[in-house]
Amino acid sequence: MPWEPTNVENDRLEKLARLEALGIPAFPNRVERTHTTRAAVAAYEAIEADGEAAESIEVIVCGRVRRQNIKGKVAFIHVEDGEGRVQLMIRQNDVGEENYGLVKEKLIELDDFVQARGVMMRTQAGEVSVQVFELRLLAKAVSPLPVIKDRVEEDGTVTRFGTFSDVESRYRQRYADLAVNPDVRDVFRKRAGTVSAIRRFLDAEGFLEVETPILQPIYGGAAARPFVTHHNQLDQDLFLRISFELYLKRLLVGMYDAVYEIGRDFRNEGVSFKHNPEFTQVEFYKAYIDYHGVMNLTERLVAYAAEQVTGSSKITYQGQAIDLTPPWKRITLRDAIRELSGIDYVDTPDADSLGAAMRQKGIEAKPGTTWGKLIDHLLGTVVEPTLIQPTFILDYPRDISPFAKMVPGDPSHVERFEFFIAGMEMGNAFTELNDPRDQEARFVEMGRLYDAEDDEAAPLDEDYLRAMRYGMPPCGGWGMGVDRLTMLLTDQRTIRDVLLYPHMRDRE
RNA sequence: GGCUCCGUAGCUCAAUUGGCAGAGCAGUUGACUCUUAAUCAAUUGGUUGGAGGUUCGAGUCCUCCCGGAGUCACCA
Repeated sequence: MPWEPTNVENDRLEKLARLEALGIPAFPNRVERTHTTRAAVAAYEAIEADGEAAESIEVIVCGRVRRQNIKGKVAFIHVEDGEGRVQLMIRQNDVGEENYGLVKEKLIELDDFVQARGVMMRTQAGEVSVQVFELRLLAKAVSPLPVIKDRVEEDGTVTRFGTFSDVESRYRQRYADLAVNPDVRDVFRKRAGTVSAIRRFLDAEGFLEVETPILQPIYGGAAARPFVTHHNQLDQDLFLRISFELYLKRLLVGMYDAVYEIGRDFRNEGVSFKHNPEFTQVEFYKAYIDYHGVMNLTERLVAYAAEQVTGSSKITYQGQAIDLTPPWKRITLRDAIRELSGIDYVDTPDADSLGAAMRQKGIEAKPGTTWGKLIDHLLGTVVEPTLIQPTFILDYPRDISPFAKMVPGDPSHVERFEFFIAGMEMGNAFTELNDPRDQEARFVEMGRLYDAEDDEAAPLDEDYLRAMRYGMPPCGGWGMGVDRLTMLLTDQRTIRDVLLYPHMRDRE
């Protein structure tokens, strides 16, 4: 849709024209900066006691005008850069009548970027400021940002007046959200901290970071519908990956002992407070450990990330105290369901009897659902919401876990765990299946189950079986939702608030 | 996709039973050389998300559409 300037924008366009008529470039090429706002304030405070010496700190600071208080012959302007703010004191005597006029007539105004040269000082009201001798416009803001005023209280806390809170506008125009909401900027700094903490931890544990295809001819490794695209020259349909699993595990055949990848997965499913069509996943595979070893890595990794990002492995999420310090609680899926629902699914070894038992307890069980999926439903509705403190749920039904090794001596369970924090599933792991005959049988079995549910089956990946036939070391594998961990560490209630650009329907 | 709720000025919000669309901030004009949500005076700004309908009269009621939120379903 073409842009129609609002009244306020027309005012600003007019000012832009007036500036250019005065020969003042509104978007100059050259910029100079000697100090960030924070560095300028720090430099002054460090030697303030020295009296005259302090008066001699010359600075050139740059930033966006965020507050203006313009009086007859003196103006106070706060400029903000990526690190903080500093006040400019601009006196007509210091900058000349003409230049002061630019400020007084608001040709340079709220939201514009400016460069100011001056010396550091403290105003009579006590605020460290730049006494400005030269003020330049660096970039004109044609559209005004939402108006928000801050009052700094005696104790240093900031009270805000005005908000930019409409979630739709905030997500669609994240740049404006970030520009006026420093706490939102902070969330995404912590997100970066979370990712780099994960990377540091795995690097230190001897993992090799790799990158595998996002465009895949055959998708797999999870149960989800894919996005489909097409390569024109090859005239070939390709799928955006739904997981990294199968490509990463092939690398253990290739004799890397431990690999991981951090990247984007794409699932063509519904969106919710914890689902986005594209989301960030970390997966690792490590030879010569089983899922017990993976649990050990999991709890150490998550506690480490929490310490790095929040300063402690004890966090607060949505008002609930959560202790991520290892070791975490471990309980089998069977015991968890039995304790919470009174149903021992081993007593009802088929879909019909389990479904009947569930309905008897008033739990929904749709006819035609497989036994494994009914158990998964029990997990999701009865168990998951209660798992506030970090918990490993172990040993899943075989028929919903096609890549996990069987529990020795137990034909119906596999060595798989999921871990939950704050009532949310954070990740999934197995003692990885490495017997190519068993793997092939599982693929075929999955195909049948999907056929039975009239669902789209993931195509059988022959090359993956070929790789496994060369011999795959025993290994543990693991995946975790990075967005969800970020939610936890930044205390955000919805995944959209940890995604810079959450998925939105196109606007006409 | 189902159900419920929401959409009013650049931002945040009002508007009684269906009865003249309003406020604060910002903007504009003026005053002010140490302000701190600066203050004081005056003032501009609206296709009430869109299209229909009911009515003497619709921001308000009805239908459809667009967008968002919540929830269920689907799904890790």
